[in-house]
Amino acid sequence: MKTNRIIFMGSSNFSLASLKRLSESGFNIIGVYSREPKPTGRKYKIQKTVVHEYAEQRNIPVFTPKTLKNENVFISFQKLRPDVVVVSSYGLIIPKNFLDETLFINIHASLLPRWRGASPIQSAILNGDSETGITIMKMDDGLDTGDIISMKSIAISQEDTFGKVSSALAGLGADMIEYTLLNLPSELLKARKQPNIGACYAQKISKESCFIDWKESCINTIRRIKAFSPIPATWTEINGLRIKIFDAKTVKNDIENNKNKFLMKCSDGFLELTEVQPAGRNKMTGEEFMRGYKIK
RNA sequence: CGCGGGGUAGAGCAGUCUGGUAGCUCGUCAGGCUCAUAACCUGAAGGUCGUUGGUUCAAAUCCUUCCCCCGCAA
Repeated sequence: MKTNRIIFMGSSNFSLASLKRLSESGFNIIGVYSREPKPTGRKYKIQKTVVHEYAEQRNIPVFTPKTLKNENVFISFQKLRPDVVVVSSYGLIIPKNFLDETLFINIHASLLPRWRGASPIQSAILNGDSETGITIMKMDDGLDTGDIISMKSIAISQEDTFGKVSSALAGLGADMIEYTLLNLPSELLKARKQPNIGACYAQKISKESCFIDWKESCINTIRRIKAFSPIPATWTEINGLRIKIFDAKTVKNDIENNKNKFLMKCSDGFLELTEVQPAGRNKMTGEEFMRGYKIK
């Protein structure tokens, strides 16, 4: 099946892992779709997505339409004559005429139907789920409602951050999509309708959900910190200083033994912030922060 | 030219406004105290103050060139 004409659609680091795998395993990737480069970061420099960069490096044609709801975009897509399209956190809605054209397979980072939508990994951690995983599915025109081809789970521990879980899932997703494409006909036969029972939706990450106001419980605060670490990272403000929080852990209510630690009080106890970054500075440990900033 | 902070010992910072011997909290090393220690005491090593040029008797500090890091916003 390696000679099939494959199109890959993706934009994030998560999707890059799968594209890399397929490309380096010798699959015939005839084109990559990725979000258009846009001005971003300091000085508004035009920034291509990581997927875009990689595809160029491998000399794979890259397409970056603003939207797929456009006749010319559709026609140029048809001309590529893809046998299968692999989609992984692409960022654009794929219209029905595209879906009707050929087989679309999606790599989704949750155990569907749980956490359909845009931020499945963060939602799983935020919610305290003990496991999450990857679902490979045939896409239909609903939001992550397609028929399930295969699914694998991994455990989430209390220490896991978004970064860790995300890269573990990216690797698993790469394994699974590679296997799926290698065994395409028989894998497709396994496709089963996705149940609606147990379905829930991951809401978009908002500014407010990254702000820590210390009114929540320890457990919820720590989940929030981990769910958004290292990107986009939670933050708080102390004496007017804005501080990003990357990691934290619970401590016993024993201030004596935590003299040099960066402690913050939640509604039901104390948390030790172990990895932080003041505005304008580099990332540092909680102890380093206390040494230099002498707050409290 | 979107707005802003920063680069000083291995780490985190003060000192810069108002030029005049390089500091603090840690870490490291050595010694001491201790049954013992991440605790305590004593001492030591470790800096071309990001880079270029200038002003000055004298520059981390004032002016100038360039490089690098980061927060916001999008």
